[in-house]
Amino acid sequence: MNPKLRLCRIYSSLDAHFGDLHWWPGETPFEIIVGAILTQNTAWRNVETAIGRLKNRRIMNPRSMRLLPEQELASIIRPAGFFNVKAARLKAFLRFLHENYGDSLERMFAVDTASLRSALLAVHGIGPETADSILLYAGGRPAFVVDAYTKRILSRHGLISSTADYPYIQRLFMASLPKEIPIYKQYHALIVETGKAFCRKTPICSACPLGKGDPVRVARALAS
DNA sequence: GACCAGGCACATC
DNA sequence: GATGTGCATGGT
Repeated sequence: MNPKLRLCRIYSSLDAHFGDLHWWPGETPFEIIVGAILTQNTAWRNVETAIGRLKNRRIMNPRSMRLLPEQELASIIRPAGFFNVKAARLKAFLRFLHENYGDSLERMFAVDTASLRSALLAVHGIGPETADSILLYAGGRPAFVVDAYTKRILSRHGLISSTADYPYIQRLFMASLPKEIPIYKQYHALIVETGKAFCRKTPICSACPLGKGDPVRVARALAS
């Protein structure tokens, strides 16, 4: 089966299994951006705690967070881990937003997708996955998000080599799928939920909706 | 107590 | 250009 068709079949299997996941969890675009930075290499559970602390202190908005000293911000987001690094990264984004768009996400998202992606990548602490998460889930732009689970699942299913890089994997998805925002959002969400439930470093492939009925794939996954 | 989690920047070779 | 390392909390 060709890779494009397999990617579409994988989507169908996972969508049937999990249903509509309504991603990203977050009430506002700003909260989504903050979550995207806080969840870097971190379990979402810990990010939720940190987000709750930011909301309780009424600083889940660009201006309040920008005016808060970095050390205080770091202590508030402590439960999310890497708190000193992440406080600096949040501050770098807030500085970018303030200096270029006067703290307005609306103005920031008025920029065309390619230019905005480049600008975000130039912000210290925003790499490809974080930039694409911001574009897709906060801005509603067609940017497919590739994460560690995406690489792991595709690699175990023989669709990519284990050394495939971010741009290659992103192009593979974007060339295979209809260019529809809801599909991009749902597909990445499905991959993350699959990863969390079935495709950790020690996979639980027997129950995975992608593993069922394919002993070759299951064997390969278990061996990896 | 070891292992892992929805990355990224930086150093080193 | 590839590979290794620091960053840190909290759940399993």
